[in-house]
Amino acid sequence: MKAPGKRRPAVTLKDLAAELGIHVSTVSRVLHSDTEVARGAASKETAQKVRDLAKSRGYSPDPQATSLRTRRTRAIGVIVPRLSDIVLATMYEGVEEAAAESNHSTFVMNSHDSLDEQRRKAEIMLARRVDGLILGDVHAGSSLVDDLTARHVPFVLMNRRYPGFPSSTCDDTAGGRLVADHLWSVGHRSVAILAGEPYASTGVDRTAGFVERWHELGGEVPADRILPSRFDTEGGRQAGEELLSLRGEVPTAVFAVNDFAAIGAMGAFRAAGLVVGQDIAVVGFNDTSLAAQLPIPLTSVRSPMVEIGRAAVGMLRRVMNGEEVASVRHPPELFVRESSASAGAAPRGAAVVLAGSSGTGGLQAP
Amino acid sequence: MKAPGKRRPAVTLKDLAAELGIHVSTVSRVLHSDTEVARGAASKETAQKVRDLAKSRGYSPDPQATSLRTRRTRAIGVIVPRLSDIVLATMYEGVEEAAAESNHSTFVMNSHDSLDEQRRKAEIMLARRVDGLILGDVHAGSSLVDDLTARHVPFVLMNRRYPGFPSSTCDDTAGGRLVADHLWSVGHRSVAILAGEPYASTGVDRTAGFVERWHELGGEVPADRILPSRFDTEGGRQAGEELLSLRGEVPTAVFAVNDFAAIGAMGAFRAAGLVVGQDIAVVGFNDTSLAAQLPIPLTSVRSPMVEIGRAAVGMLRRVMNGEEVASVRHPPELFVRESSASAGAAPRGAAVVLAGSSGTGGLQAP
DNA sequence: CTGAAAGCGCTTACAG
DNA sequence: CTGAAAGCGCTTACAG
Repeated sequence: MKAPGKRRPAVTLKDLAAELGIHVSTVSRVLHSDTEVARGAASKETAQKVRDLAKSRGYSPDPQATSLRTRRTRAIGVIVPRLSDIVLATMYEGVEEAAAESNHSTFVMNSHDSLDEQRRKAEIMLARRVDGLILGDVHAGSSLVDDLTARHVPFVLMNRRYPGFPSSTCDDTAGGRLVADHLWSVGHRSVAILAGEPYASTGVDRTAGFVERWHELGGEVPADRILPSRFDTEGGRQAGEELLSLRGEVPTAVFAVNDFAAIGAMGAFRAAGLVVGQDIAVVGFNDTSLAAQLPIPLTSVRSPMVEIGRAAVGMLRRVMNGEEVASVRHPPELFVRESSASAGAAPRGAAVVLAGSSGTGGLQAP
Repeated sequence: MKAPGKRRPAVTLKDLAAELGIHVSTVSRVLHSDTEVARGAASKETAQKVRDLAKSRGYSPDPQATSLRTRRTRAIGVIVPRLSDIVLATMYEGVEEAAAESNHSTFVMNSHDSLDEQRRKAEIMLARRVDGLILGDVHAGSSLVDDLTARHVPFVLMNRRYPGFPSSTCDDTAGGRLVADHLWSVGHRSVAILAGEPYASTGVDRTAGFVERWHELGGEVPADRILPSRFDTEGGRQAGEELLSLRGEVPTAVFAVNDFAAIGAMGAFRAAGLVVGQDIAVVGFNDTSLAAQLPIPLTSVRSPMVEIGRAAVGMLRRVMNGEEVASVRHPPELFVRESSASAGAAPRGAAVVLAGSSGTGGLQAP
């Protein structure tokens, strides 16, 4: 536990130049010519000597100095609602990977889904002079995207979309439709939706996709059976309890727009004496690592979280490059498991149609 | 989706100086004198004018230029096994908060608990010239800590400890003891431990604390009932299955050293026809937000994750300051819930002693 | 109280 | 092929 001594200052271009008896600009030129021959930068021999020395001395350019000169930091700011949400954390893993591959660093901050914090964190990132921003927490109607645009800050959206701005998201509408197809085919006719926060396109689109498809199939979803809910387990439990307290029959199936809310709802149902997967079907969204491992494995729509993060970086790079980019909606996949494999009121073993699902790793209805 | 125009260059000290007709060094001096009176930096009047202008122009110093000059980046590197582990993500929230409060930025990277990646990520951080490192993924016996020390890189450990180096962790030994006290008092005598990865002090200490206390109470834990396990749900399920496949009686209680493994184990037990909380007790660790909301609420030891992260930053700042710092072990708290509220073989309603637990928010045995 | 200079480590157009 | 200079935006000891 002793205090550290002074850190040895890093090797500089000047050090290398001095040791070779050449000018610092020559060293710089060589180190920037990626071709082995160093066309135009220096003679083949000089170039080789420079490269060898840089390697043996463990030279790494000072990024602050480089940034000061080039006016680019090769840093990306990422803002998410909260990293302790496994969905965002996983997307961030994709961001980190892709950013590292293109030699960019990333700052991440939590906004806790507060408009104030979003703005504050964005300002902190900008004060750090990041080259661009990835926003994973955009709210419907937020003015932040317009402000950033007016200031010509390069940014892309991730996780949630916002019409008119480039985003990398799951095709949440398609995901909602998959769930509708599944529940309908298993025999459910009375359903409810724990719809998430109204400001998040994820919940809104998943709900809309479900309702749209449900109607196509001939079903209906009463307005009071679409309940807003927070995205965490506690929020799911509350919404689940609220649902049970409504007058009228308890629905036979519930679609929660994310896994955590689904887990919370399962807890509420169980507390009320209902057996999930038997008395009431529950479907989640995202297929987080937990879903398949729960005591009662949870049917869920898998969204390609890592890929969504990776794509966001690719898009941002193009935006930073001045290109126009289109939004991408990554296709989801349904994984049917015990929590919804049969319909309480419907005959067990009803045909299960996994619309659009590969079913890999999923569990068919028994 | 139109491409962004050029970003307006940020306001510089030079801009401010020019507008006021004074020298840039005066502006700099004023902006660095935190006292209102700007003692020695400039006249009261000049100081006021500078401050007003800086504010109205939205001046924020260029961190790259500042770093180049001061040779400090005010950036901290954080390396964790994976951010999609809610425990580490939550610790990181504490890190982010505390870092922001002291005007530091943080880079986070995932090492996936690979020695190679730990080293690679640390080098990336160092190449970025971070002022210090927080390692959340140290492995027992890893040489990285020694290498960093030899290079005089300021760092502290978080989450896992390593004797001889400053760390901010949960008092995992005490946590293990709490679990032993609880299970014993409820009447269990035959137990097993899903002990986690052998390279992680968390699992090792929790296991050791449990065993130690169990022995004090007069119990014994057969060596083959201490199973290594991965920290995710899948790992917990595997270890749970392995446990069930052992010859001899199935234990009446299982202590999994983290919640995710506990959840996986619960799945395995349930698949084998055992009712958790009735046929077999399960206890987890960390009391993640899921634990209380699970279909069968999970008894767990709460570790103060945010506080562990915050403390790590405080310690690192002192290390960077050349001070000696001692490790801190944050006290845990036990929350008893349905998964372990009674002992299968023991009489229901046996006295529950919550050693060291406030019990707040916890569920007593029914 | 304020200015002027030096310099952090780099890149890049310009000479020669 | 290589050197020399300028300059990115800041801080800081030094004059005056």
